[in-house]
Amino acid sequence: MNTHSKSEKAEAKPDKAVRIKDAATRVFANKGFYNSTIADVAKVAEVAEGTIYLYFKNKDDLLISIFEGSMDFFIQQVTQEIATVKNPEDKLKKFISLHLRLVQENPDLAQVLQIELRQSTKFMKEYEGGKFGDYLNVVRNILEEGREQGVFRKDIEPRILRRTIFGAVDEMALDWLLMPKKKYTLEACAEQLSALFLKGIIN
Amino acid sequence: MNTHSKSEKAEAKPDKAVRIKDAATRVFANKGFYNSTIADVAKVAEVAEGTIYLYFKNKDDLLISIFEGSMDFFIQQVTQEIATVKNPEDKLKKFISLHLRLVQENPDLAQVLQIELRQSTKFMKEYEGGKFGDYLNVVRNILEEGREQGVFRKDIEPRILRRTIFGAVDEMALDWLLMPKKKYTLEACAEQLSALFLKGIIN
Amino acid sequence: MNTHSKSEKAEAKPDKAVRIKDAATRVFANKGFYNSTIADVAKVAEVAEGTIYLYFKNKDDLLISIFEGSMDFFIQQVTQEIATVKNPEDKLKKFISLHLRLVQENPDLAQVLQIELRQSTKFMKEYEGGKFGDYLNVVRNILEEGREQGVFRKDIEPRILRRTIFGAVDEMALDWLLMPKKKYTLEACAEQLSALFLKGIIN
Amino acid sequence: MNTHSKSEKAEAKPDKAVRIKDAATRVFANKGFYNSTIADVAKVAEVAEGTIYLYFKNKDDLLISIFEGSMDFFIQQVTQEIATVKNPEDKLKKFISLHLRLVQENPDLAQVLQIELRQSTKFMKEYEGGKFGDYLNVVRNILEEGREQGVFRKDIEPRILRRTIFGAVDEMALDWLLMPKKKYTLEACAEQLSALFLKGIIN
DNA sequence: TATGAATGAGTATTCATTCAT
DNA sequence: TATGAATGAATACTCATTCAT
Repeated sequence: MNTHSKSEKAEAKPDKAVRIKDAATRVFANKGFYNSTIADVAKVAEVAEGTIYLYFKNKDDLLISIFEGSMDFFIQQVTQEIATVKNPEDKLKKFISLHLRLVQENPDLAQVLQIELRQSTKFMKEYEGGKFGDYLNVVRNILEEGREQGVFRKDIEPRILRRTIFGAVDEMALDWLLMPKKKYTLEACAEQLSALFLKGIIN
Repeated sequence: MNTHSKSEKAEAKPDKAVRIKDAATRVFANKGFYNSTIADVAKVAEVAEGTIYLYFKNKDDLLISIFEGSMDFFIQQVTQEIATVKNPEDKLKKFISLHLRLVQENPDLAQVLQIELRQSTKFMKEYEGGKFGDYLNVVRNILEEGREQGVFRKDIEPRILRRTIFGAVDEMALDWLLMPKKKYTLEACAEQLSALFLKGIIN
Repeated sequence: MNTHSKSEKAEAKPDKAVRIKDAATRVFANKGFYNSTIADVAKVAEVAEGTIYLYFKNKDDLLISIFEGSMDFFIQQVTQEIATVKNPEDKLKKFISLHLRLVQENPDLAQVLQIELRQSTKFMKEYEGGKFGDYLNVVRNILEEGREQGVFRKDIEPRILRRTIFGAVDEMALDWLLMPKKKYTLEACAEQLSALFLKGIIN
Repeated sequence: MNTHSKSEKAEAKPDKAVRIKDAATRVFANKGFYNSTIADVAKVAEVAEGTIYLYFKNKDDLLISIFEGSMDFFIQQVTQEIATVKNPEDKLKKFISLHLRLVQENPDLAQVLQIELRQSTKFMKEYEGGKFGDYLNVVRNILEEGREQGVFRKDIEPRILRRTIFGAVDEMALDWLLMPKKKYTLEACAEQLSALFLKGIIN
């Protein structure tokens, strides 16, 4: 998530907008969007409150920007990774393990996306057809591909199940994330899920 | 306000607390918890704002009460219904279709439970082990029963998948709920999900 | 201005809206509308800040309410007083002396009306045809009456001069009001103005 | 920004301070002093926000500078013009028509002077004895001259009426200025006013 | 001089909660 | 119990002003 992972100190400061978004992600994940104040975000980002308004129209816009930026990132990562394998089963496996890994590596972000974004039906309605829909369609495409190739059952409706599968994966990831004492690894989860869905889907 | 002063306490109009919870459910579902005011709830419940505080400690408590009350109801419904069938496959089918039906019949409530409640990490953490965990365990019990009876695969971890399956079902329900133009019936969803999971799980 | 001039202590508190308007008038006159805070007004009115919003939509509305209320009062006073005399010359005299007296007796109010209201062209445009226009028309009516009766010159345009005369009177009043050391009485002013205008107008 | 680096200081484009004042006049007239931002002014003046602070101490100082500069200009114009005629009646006529013309030719400036400047009691108090007083004294001098020469009535107090006459003229000008559809010309106003005051004043 | 990004103090407004009736 | 007027803490957002370049 941190684009400034290289240790070039002097040039460091990643771009103020990014710094603010990172800070906001952390703050929102910890306290929830509505319980976070702009002052909180500013403090963590080490900027003045007013500075935030130079980069984002308002508090909502900040949340939306986080969403859109990370969705772009997620979609790009997933699309790219999935392209490395051929058959739909492996693609689905890849998707599952990658999504879990992304959640694991960006826990705050994942939490914000999962929890905070849903709270506003408005957001959901607006973005269902947007970036979020794009991400869901990654799953849908895999399902359709599998169906066309005859490896997935014909009676599976990609349009219906795309979100179900995404939801199952994401829900599991979050469950794991919020679990205070990890009782199993995310890798184990990935296997369980893959096993479940593939067996459920394959002809 | 009460001109008929006789002490018919347990009268026709449902308990005021219930009226308030129903109103709150409707309001929270429409505008979101944080965008709803106590005044909004009071207006819909046709009580004075202060009255709400006679029945609930504060706004958060109102949300929690909705949650707990409905979870009790859901658990009771599901448990009872599931008891009518014997084998685990049918139980899972029942759970899936029943949960979807409950969502369909209580859309506002479902939305509040799914969306509004999650926005607070606190709630999630606190209630994972409470009523919500109880509901999740209905799924877990079905899974374990199936495993023990040898109808479900041994390599399926009930503890891991209980929330996944719940999540998949609930996510789908919400997806359907928020969909402006229903493109398919919830019954179709139930079948898809049952097909998917049973095939995925059964030996 | 104070409606609670009677000394009935217990019943005193005039009506909270009035108390707030009175306080606002004082505060706005002292510090100017834009340099006054709602907190200032609340403190002077001895109410909580939030209380102000129970009676007025917002800060602007408070200013407008002051304006409308006092215009009603002014118009009523002037109309009533003027009706007591017959010929237009006396009416004009009455108007002049009465307006000066009203300013003298309600200095804060006069200042707010004169200074604060003008600052917003919007207000002026909106109210030219409203309460303020009504007040101006008191002058216009006197002028027209005089013309019709042949006592005022025909070449005097009531529509043009109504505001001029009002302006002259009001400007003088304010000049006197803001003068730290009164060098002459308002009565002297009234006489000067009457002399000037009557001589200027009469046939 | 300046690519032609030769030191042509006093170049074509009017002094930057003037540009800023002109821009501010326009902006203040349109939106009001308190509703205008330095950013607004900077944009219209086509300078950076910071630049304004190289020429003016702060926002108030900008307003005051506009006031003082234009008062100097007004006084100079009026004084000069009035000197061209001899008798006090003509001088008063000249003053009236000239002031109206100045308003007509500098509507934004007139509005700022009349409306915006007054909103602050401070300004009024401070400037009564300053440039504004000087302008008022032009009227007073005419009145006194006329009295001394025996053409104006003795019972007219120049000190009292100077502002009244100024106020009447200015008020009328503003009335005309803010009138959306001009129903009469300013020349007509000038005649009405001259007629009124001269008849009112002359022996 | 000129810039405009950054600052952070300042404020209108909202709303959960209380309490006198 | 029930009311709803009153409270005042809390906060998003603005904007005059500064300052590193």
